[in-house]
Amino acid sequence: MATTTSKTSPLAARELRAWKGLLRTHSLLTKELDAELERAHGISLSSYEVLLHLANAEGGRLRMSELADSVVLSRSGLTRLVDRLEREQLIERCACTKDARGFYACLTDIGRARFAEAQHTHLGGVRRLFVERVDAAHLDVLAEVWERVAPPSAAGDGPCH
Amino acid sequence: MATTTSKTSPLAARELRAWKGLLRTHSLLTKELDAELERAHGISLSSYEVLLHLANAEGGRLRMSELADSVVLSRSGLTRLVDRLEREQLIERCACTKDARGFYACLTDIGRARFAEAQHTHLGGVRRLFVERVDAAHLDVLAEVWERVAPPSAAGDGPCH
DNA sequence: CGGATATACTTGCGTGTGCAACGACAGCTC
DNA sequence: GAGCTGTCGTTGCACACGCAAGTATATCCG
Repeated sequence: MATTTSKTSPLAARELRAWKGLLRTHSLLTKELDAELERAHGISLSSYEVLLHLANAEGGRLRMSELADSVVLSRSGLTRLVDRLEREQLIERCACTKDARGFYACLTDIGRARFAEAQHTHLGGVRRLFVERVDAAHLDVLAEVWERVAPPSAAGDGPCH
Repeated sequence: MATTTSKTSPLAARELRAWKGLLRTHSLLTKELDAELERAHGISLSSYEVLLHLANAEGGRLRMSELADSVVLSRSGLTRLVDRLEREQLIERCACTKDARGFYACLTDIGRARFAEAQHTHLGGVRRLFVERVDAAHLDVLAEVWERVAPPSAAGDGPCH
């Protein structure tokens, strides 16, 4: 019987393929997409994600903490990333009048323009490397799987540090 | 008309869910699995993967370059990781008689024992966090998707499985 | 008000990583 | 065998990251 495994035996072949493939695919795709963004626009995938969230946010600005929660990054990691983006004038820190402890990360005009260019590259890459190679029905299966394995905004699901 | 998108428009909702979910799931799972291994056995997920490949290899040893290709790691990254594992006496470098340039990374008895313990933890984690939450049929879909997106033979996946 | 506690970042430090340059050796050609 | 070229693995360097500690401000409560 290859369909089930006990609690201590090795994983069955199908389980192993599903798991290893996830690791391999993630590594390959993020590496390639990151390299494309770096080549074409001089920004990393992490930077892109920050710009993305800011571009979608009301007024093109977000509190540092909101941003850190949106991106897969620790608080200190975000501080440093925002430092770099500020140095490149893609975003700037703006004092928060409501709460003197906090800052807004604000998209600059330069940042918005750079993001628009980068988005074109990035979406093209995601489509070419991922979306186009997967049946529509399978995309829905993937969404369902992710929903069960790592639900998006469930309160207790992990990277809350 | 949410089923298709042009080459330049944003991704459709299903595409976005499938893609973002992949990123989120990978991040969550590797972080958690890494933390479990670290807590229970004092080794990282990268270390675990090196020990895994060595344990599955003929004679418990592998050339540095074979190892680097098996693991998602650069050549220099592997050099440093092997340094650390050697310091912990989990593996050791053995000269290669056939080719004086190269080394074998050899699993020690300590390393084999530690791996056996860690494997128990790791497989349990993969099952608990991933396999058990996904239907068997969906696991097969995943395997098929990975096959189309990132076929194993193209990148260096292990000779092991 | 005033002190205790909580929150929003930032910074110091250690770690892990890739790239490029390097020395050592193998394999081929003449 | 001498020289060229390619491969194996290591090292110098810079960078990105997380954790824990630090600073500044907010909030709560007596």
